Amino acid sequence: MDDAKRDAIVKAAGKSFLKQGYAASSIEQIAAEAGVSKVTIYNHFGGKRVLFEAAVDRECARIRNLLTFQAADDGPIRDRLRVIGEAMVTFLSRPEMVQFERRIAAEMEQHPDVGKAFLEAGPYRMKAAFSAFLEQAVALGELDVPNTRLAVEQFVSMCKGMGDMERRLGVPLKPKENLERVIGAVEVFLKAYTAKAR
Amino acid sequence: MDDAKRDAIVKAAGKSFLKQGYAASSIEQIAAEAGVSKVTIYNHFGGKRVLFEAAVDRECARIRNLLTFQAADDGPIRDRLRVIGEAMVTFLSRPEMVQFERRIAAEMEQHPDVGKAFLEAGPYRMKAAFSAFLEQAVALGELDVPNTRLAVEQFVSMCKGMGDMERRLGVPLKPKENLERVIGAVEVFLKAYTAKAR
DNA sequence: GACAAAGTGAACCCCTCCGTTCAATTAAAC
DNA sequence: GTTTAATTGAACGGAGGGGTTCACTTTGTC
Repeated sequence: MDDAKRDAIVKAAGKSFLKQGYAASSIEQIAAEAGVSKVTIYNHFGGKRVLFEAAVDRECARIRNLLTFQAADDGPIRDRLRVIGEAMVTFLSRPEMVQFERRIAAEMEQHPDVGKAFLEAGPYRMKAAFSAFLEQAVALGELDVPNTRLAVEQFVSMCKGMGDMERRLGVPLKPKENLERVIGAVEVFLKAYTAKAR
Repeated sequence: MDDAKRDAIVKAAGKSFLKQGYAASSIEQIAAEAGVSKVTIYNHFGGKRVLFEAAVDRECARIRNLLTFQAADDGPIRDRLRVIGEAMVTFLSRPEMVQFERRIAAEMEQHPDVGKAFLEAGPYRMKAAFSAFLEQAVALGELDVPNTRLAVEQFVSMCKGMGDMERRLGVPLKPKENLERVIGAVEVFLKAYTAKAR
């Protein structure tokens, strides 16, 4: 019972903070949505700040759980790259994800920790996972990548293109463009990094 | 006198809105910083919303003026790409720019117009300018780019890499990494799009 | 059933802030 | 010098919201 309520509170808080931002969110409204008294919130958490950080933590944990990186091990490298790219773009284009990134960036100045927390939970984990994938392909002799760190960023960035920014700025999602970007990214990436046959 | 005051108000408003966000900015504080009475603001602009939009317009106009795209016409394509890439990344890494993007994205939900206004003033103009550059290089036979729109996004995105996001999330700027990204982007781009000698 | 812990609703204090009103002041125009 | 307009400071109303207190109720435990 204790835990269920606490969870409901943090969940409602996350929803509100992400949708309306920190300043525009009110504790009373969060309490109402969580089906809980305002006092209960102040008993569990000390104040608005603490609640906000708890909500961010929760959302980061959700991201960590959702972001599983299961790259197919077989098939041509071209297909594998494409599958990964598509999964990535789809994941990042989800409205909740876009909104989360928006809010974290906006709230970062007042709460400097949240930016780093988000980076660690999302982008950096994704980067590490894709790095491992690349290094495996290099070990298998499929790719010739001199600078893995750089190549990872290049592939991911090309897949995102301007879509990322557009989404963040309110332009509606166009799945066709996303797909086109991934396909294009794979082609460019392979032209630059395919291992030369010897 | 009228115009000077109006300008001071919009300037102070822009500063405050960008730094603290819409909700957290107060008219009185803006008035104080502009060296103007609160009533004067309400006489010039009707209310907070109008002032906000005026401030956004002003900042967009500033971007339009600053964003001049003077690509060198001579020298190897590799050097020209690098110069453009560096200029772009430098421009985008400026703290004011990062902050502006942050805020616009955050405030977009409550004020849907500002997102589009920003896109038109900044990213889309840059995209168009770089498109023209690419098409010129194609016409000169230096590059072979099947899809200009896509290639533009690819180059720009590679130059930005994850730096963009890191900046937005509070990670301090590392000029070395930015430079490395640009150089890497140029190499990959050229490997993919250099015109084959016939 | 009795007791303790947690939760609830309502009221309260205090602060910030938007937007307005108004008399007093300044500056400009004639 | 008088009139007209803009500006100012100060005060006010009203709303919203953070955080606290307290008496009351629910829930769970022994």
